[in-house]
Amino acid sequence: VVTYNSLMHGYCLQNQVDEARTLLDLMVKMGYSANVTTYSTLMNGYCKVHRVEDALNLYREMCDRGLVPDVVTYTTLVDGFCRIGKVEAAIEVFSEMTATGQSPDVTTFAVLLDGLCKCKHLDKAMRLVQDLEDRKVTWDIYIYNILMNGMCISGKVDYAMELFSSLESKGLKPNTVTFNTLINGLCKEDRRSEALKLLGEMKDKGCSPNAATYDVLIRGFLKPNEMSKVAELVREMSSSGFSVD
RNA sequence: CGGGCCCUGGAC
Repeated sequence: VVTYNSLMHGYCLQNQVDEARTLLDLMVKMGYSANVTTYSTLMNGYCKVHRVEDALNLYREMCDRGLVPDVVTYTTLVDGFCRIGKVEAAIEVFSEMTATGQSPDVTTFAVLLDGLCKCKHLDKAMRLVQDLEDRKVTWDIYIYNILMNGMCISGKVDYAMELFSSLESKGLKPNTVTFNTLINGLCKEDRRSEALKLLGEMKDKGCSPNAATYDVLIRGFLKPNEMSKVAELVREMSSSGFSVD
């Protein structure tokens, strides 16, 4: 079963969820029984490509076969609904999971927060943060990144910068995504010089810029046609080993 | 053996 699950995971990573699904039928024919991981893997494969209906069908199928969905299964579904913008449905799944006595973990909160943030429901996201605190779930850098991104999306870049400043005091290190998120937020607001300052800061802190970092900055400087800066960034990007296309 | 964050493309 573990072998089949790993194979399915591999297919899903290559966006070949239908092939992965075929393996489910095959393993049953071979007399193996799928477990919760099997179903969660496939459901995630479907959710990633926005085929949440198919994921739901698998969810029903696994329940029919007497399998009990766990926190990963529920989190996968919450994520799926968020990805297609159905945050209300995601919240329902979240409630259903707590109703069945499963505790949402930091990842469950992260996906739901991300869904709320991306729909610009920053207020609701903040209420969920309160819930997260009440449950004594410890924050990780993903939670911070998601909230900072949500603030930027909702036009509150300064709040995001404030949250960023509070990271060290919480004992958390910003990562590349943290900086990218803020640089993106600043560039979207045409605050390019501050964005450049963050690029410097990330390097100083030993946090390597990646292709997304340069992508965001280059787009930012292309907008006002600051071509010398664009050229400089492009040079830096390719000398760092990233392809410039 | 399975779940979460940034940019661009895909896929839908």
